[in-house]
Parts: sequence; structure tokens; C-alpha cells
Amino acid sequence: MEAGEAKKRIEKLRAAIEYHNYLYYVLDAPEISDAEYDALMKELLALEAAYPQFVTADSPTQRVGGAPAEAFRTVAHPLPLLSLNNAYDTGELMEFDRRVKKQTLAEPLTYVGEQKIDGLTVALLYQDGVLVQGATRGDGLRGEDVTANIRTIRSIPLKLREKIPGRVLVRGEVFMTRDSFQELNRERERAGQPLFANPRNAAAGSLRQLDPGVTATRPLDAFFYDLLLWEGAASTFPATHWEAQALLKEWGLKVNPYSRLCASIEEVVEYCREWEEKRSTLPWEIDGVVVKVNSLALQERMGTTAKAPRAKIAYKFSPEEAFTRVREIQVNVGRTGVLTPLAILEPVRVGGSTVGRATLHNEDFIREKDIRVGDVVVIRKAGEIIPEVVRVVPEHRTGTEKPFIMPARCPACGAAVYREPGEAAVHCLGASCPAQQKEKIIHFASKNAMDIAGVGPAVVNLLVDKGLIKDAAGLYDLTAGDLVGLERFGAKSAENLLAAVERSKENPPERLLFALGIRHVGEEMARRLVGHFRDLDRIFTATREELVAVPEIGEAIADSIRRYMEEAQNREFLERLRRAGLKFKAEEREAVAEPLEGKTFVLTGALAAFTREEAEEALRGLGARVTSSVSKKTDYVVAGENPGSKYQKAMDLGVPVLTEDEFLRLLADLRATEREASQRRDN
DNA sequence: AGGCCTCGAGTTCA
DNA sequence: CTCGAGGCCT
Repeated sequence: MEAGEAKKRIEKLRAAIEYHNYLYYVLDAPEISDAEYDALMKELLALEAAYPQFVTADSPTQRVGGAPAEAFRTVAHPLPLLSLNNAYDTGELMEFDRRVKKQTLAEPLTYVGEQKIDGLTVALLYQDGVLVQGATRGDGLRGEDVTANIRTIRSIPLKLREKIPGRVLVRGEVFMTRDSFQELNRERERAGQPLFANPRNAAAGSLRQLDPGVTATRPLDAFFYDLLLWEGAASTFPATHWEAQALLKEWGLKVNPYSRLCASIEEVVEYCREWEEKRSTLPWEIDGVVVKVNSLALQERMGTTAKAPRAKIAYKFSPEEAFTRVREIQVNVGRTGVLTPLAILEPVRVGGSTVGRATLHNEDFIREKDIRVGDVVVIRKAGEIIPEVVRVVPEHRTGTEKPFIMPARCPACGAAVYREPGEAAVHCLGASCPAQQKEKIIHFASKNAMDIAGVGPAVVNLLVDKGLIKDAAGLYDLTAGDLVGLERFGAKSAENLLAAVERSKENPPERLLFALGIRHVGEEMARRLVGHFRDLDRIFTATREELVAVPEIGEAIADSIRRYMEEAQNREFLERLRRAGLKFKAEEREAVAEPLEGKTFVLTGALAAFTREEAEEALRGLGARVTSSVSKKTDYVVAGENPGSKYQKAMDLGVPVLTEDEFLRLLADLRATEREASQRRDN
């Protein structure tokens, strides 16, 4: 970029940032997301670094905080409330550790890791144990006097639990939980008031109400992190940050229960990693981890720079939202023939991983969001893993972006495509579309279907392209001679694959039924159908009425099964599977007691003694149903390690939650009673 | 017809 | 995980 141009861009960015600062800090009504704001700031920082001659004292990059609103009295903090330097990856944490170690003398070096709450910083002043002042951080030197509002927060003590002579200054973070935030927004929506963008803004807006009566109705909460000042206590002042935390807790100030004392930087890194992963399970939002040298003497010795202490650092999580550009929109064909557009993105880090693709679902989704090739878009993680395109940023349009048009022919086989009126999906009409065939084979061999290890997307592609198989039945005709010599196939891998194919013949018929991929017949319906008819041939020859008579099987499912069987190609396919020796008939079942019959279980989180599948299997063996979502009809939720949202749902609905131990005991008890019963039978 | 509840299908990255 | 849609109950 040429210098004159850079200068113009710098000025434009500054004006924009100032404007958004004002909206954010003064009016508490931001128009853009934090991520967008950060992007503006980052661009400005980069330009100023490249052109230092244009840096001015009043640039927003030189300012520590925002301007205080006029209505509150400003007060000077007894000690400056510094901000923190940031680390954006573990490498920067290691560098921090090296800097700390240079200053360490004989004392053992330990750190404290704390969640960095996304709220707003406050400083509370207690005089002889009584709360006399509460102030926002402001620019770090002077903040706003919000004492009256602070007093309304229930978790903040107006008096410390013991009388502490002299002045005590503590630093904390006021925040709102996600649940409270949503509840507040629901109320505001009902009342026709503007909504808060996120919990942070809701907390800030609530604390900065001119009328403390309003603040009192807002569900604010607070954690306290630092004892900044304790006058006249030189001899009793704690030696470490960890002890200071304990002291605050003793005094009745709420401290974050997840803080951790770490013996090394490696433990700190582990702590950061852990919370970056689990952040979404917390009731409050965190945007990073604050790392502090535990020894207060060492903190003192390391001192501060103009704006931040050298003995502390904030490890910032990668943002949950990020910007990137749509390079291309691909169209994939699934096993049901549905054409699914997929955005190929410039890789970008978001929510702890690098994202390069995101589904665009269907034509309507793209039209609604007006996503075009070349657009800059906002990406977010839906749930823990799956990235989604939130919206486009039209400001970044240059006019060269190309709108997406759903192809009129299947990109895999060239057949015409068809969209049922009223349906979102576009289907490929090609009867032997290779993309569809491949997806069907992959599904057939997948874990929950026939579980043929070694037959995944890559191998299926290879086998179909080489003309070795045309459908899943072809797998059972493969010979070692077909495979050996193929790229990435040696004698051993060929043998393994054939063994896996052979083993799959023993699968029970419900797996086979599911593997066929009949529309509306998933794992659960396959189990029910086999449970009822016991034989695939009986299912395929059943009349519509007989099918509908099965609980949970309605007309749509019955018709889908009949339609499948009317297709000559499918009937022939089934005969080939039969000849290969696959099981069409269910094993005779012994009449086992089903003590959990009629009970519905939901599993969440990871169990230590089982995989999820094994636990489900064990429950089904006892007659229980295992479903995937919690409702009023759920009898028990079994919660393992790191339970997901289902745990919360269970609590909300008052469904009993079993720990893994309780669950294991339940199984053991039931099996014991079962054994006794069968012994009595034998006698 | 509407309101559950559950299942099916598609989804990404390490 | 999140949609959308099927099935069943009121």
C-alpha cells in the first residue's frame, strides 16, 4: 500500500473505531460484534506498525479504556487498575514463563490460572469492613462511581464477615450468567424494549443504570480476583496470590471456584486448553484465562509496564466468531441424492480449530443470507464443533462477488435435478449416479450399520473408480487378487479388509436393514421393525396395513419401505446379499427378564467404563429404551464426564440424573437379581 | 389443528 | 448439534 493511501485508511479506521467505542462504552448499544470491532482494531494496529510516522497520541490504539458516561461521578482509584498483556497462543505463554524465570530467585515458582470472565471490571473499597465505594475500571486511573448500583448486587457483601480495620481495595468482575441474560432478553422482548447483544453488554448496561432501582431488578453477579490494598496490614498481608484468594473468600467475597494453582507453565497450558474446550459448558462467558505469578513478592519485583503488570498475562481464546472469505461454493451429492452446497473458505481459526469449509444447507439458506462467492462472511461454531455461516458482511463487497446458482444438472452424473414444491432439498434424478452409489456403500459399511472396518470414503472411491464394485453387495465378491496391487493395498491390508467383510455377515438383521438406507428407516426404526417381524422377508412382503400396525410406523414410513421393494434393482440387490450369506432372520431370543422395560434413558458425557454404544447395548438388553433427547418422558439421564446440554435440560425438567457410579450399581443390582431368579428357575 | 416427542439425515475437525 | 419431518395424543 502506498503511504498516502495508508494514511487515509488509518484515519478512516480511527473514526470508525471511535464511533464504535462510543456506542459500546458510553451508550452500551454496539452496532457491530466484538469480532468485527477487533478486526478493525487489528487492521489499524497493523497499519500503524507498518507506518509508524502516522501514529498519533489520540489514536484509539493508544488509549486504555473508554470514556466514562457523564451522568456518573468520576472517582480516582486509590491504585491504578492496570490492564493485562495478551497471549494468543501457547508459545507466547512459554515466552512469558521465560521472562518470569529470569526474575525468579530461590523461591519456588508457581502460577495461578483463573477464568477470564467476559464482564466488566470493578474496584470495591471497604473502610473498616464496610463497603463505601464501588467503581468501574474506566481508563484505569479514574472510573465511574457506581456504589449505589453495586450495593444492589446480592452476591456482593455490604460488610465483610469480619471487621478489617483500615481501607481494603479489591478488584473483581461483574457479570451476568447466560441463563439470566436470556431470561432478561425474553422479558425485554415482551415489553418491546431493545435487546442486549450479549451477557457482557447486559451486565454493563445494568450496572450503569442511573436509577439503582433498575439495577436491583437485574440478575448481576460478581467474582473477586485481587486484593489490591490492605492498609495497616503489612505484617499479615498474604505472601501469595493463592492465599489472598482464600482470604477474600473468608471475608465473604465470592471467588471463582475453578481457579487452579499450577506447579509449572505446562500445567498452566493444560488449564488453558481445558477451559478453551469446556468454555461453553459454563454458566457464564469467559474469553480467556488469566495467568498470574503466585508469589506476591515476585509480582512486586517484576513490576509493571505503563499499562500492565509483568507478572500476569491474559491468554485469549481464539474468538468464537471470525471473518473469512468464501472461495468457492461446491455442490456435493449425498446418499439420498440430495444436492448440498458447501462453502470452501479461506482457512481461519475459530473456537479453537481451523475451519476451511461450512455447509450452506440448501438453496433457500443461501438466498436468505445472500451469500455469494467472494463474500466476506462471519463464521461461528454451532455447538462444539460444526461451523456455520452466520451472515455476510456487505460492507466488504467489491462488486465482483458472484451469486450462487444451483446447477440444473447433477455435478456427479449429469442427470437432471428436481426440487419437490414445498421442499427445501434438490434431488439428483440419476438412477445410477456414481456419487449416490458411493455414499450408499459408505453408509452400508459404516460403524453403526455393517461396521466393515477399512471401507471408508477413500477405499470406496478407489473400488468404484476401478470398477471392482458397483454397489455394497459387490463387497462380498471381492477377492485378494482384486485388491493386492491397488495403490495403498498390500497383502496385509487386503487380508484385513476381506476379514472385516467376512465378519460383517454375522451382523443381526436390524443392522442390515439400517444399512440398506431406506428412506425414513434409520437405526431405531430398523430395530423396531425387526423386533416386531423378526425376519426381513416378512417386512418386505408385509402389506401397508401390517406395517402401520407396528407402533411408531406410520404411512410415510410404510410407503417408503413398499416403494423400496417395488424397485426390481433393489430386490435383485437383496438377493445377492442373501446369497452372500447375510442374516435375514433374527436369532431366536431367549425369554430374558427385562427389568427396565418401559423405562427411557438418555446418556450424556463420556463414561469411563464403557463406550456410549456399550452402555446403550447394556440398557437395551435390560429392556430399556435409549433416546437422544431429554423430555418429560425421560426416566433417567446418565451423566458421564463433561456432560452436554442434556444435563442442564434434565435439571430443568426435574429428571433424575445418575452419575456413572450410580449407573454401574444399578446395572450390577439388576444383574444380581436376574442371576438369583435364574438359579431359582434352574432348581 | 396443534403440541409434544422422537427419529433421520447431514454436518466438521483432530 | 441442529434442523425438519413423521407419529401420536389431545
